[in-house]
Amino acid sequence: MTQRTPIRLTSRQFELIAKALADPRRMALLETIAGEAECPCQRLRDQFPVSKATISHHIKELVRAGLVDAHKEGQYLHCEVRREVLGAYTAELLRRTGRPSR
Amino acid sequence: MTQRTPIRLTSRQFELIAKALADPRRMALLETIAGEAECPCQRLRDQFPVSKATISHHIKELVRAGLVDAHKEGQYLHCEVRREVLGAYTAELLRRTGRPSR
DNA sequence: CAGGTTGTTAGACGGTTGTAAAACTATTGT
DNA sequence: ACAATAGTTTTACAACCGTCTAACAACCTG
Repeated sequence: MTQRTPIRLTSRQFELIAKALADPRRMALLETIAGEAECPCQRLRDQFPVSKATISHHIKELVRAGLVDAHKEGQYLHCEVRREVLGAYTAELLRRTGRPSR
Repeated sequence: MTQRTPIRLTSRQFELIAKALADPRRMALLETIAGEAECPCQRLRDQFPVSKATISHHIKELVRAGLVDAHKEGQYLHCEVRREVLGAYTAELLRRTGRPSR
């Protein structure tokens, strides 16, 4: 019961996701967010040698791509991976590079 | 009988692939290569408004990432998508962002 | 309210990268 | 051999992007 309706990505979102995943640090952040069920943003700062401004920027990109859902709760920011979007991205990637006999 | 042994990606290759997929033009090239069974490089030049130098560069990146196999036959360069690598990438991507209860 | 913590925004800097022009190699055809 | 075609490499340039510092806004606690 993880994913329900298969998500349809626009080309724009497909591009944003690909770019968001391209930076190793941002990918690592995404992995950390995925590792904890609800990840307070500050925990990220402990694990990566980057400024809070940089983390904020990366999270913004991840949200813009639709890969992460972030909502502020009090002074904390909770981030959550949207696995359906990741799934839609990989599916679309494989579809686009599928056999010519499609 | 498409894929046989599941490929194991190094972190380095994982990064190269992500970067290779990040540029929309390069992604489009990959799709075109995937569309034709064996794609002579020149056909790419007809379909994209970029110089041959640029195409050559993109192909080099795709090969470096392991996404494409290119071999020269006479004066033509034949490119082929390595779907097992694409599959390994998507699998690894999903694995890395999988449930914390992994 | 004062001070501390969390995250955002703006601006700047440096490195990376997509692109093209030009010169070059290699192959094919006349 | 000459010319044409296919692709590579080098160099240069503009745009993008990851990063930081600094200033800011919002929230919590004494």
